Amino acid sequence: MAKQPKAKTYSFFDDVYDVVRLIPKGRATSYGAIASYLGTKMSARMVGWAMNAVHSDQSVPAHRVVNRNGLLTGRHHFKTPKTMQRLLEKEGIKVKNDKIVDFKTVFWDPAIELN
DNA sequence: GGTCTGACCGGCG
DNA sequence: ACGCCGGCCAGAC
Repeated sequence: MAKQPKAKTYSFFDDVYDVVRLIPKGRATSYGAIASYLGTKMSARMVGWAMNAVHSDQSVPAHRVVNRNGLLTGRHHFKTPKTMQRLLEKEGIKVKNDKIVDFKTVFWDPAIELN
């Protein structure tokens, strides 16, 4: 489980963190996919918000989470705008213009992979 | 305790 | 094809 700053009620934030941690190396998923897997597909924003709440937590590979276009929308929230891309490329994911190449190939859908 | 905002998504003009 | 708008929910002010 995710370490909760304020030991509060179990929220889907923790579920988000769990799913993100389960993303295999060299793969990436989208906020919407995670939201959908958690049952709140309409609230993909919350997934991004959850990331923002834990972007300082290194245990959560937030760099493997991008938007549905495979665009590294959250790269600016990392220490440096290039951190996200570098991490992805280090895992074998090619990034071009802040966008994942062959995203649908790299795409990892929790609803399917975790089934 | 009401209001604003946010790393999104899907639909419509 | 491109741009705008509404929705969804939790946290910060």
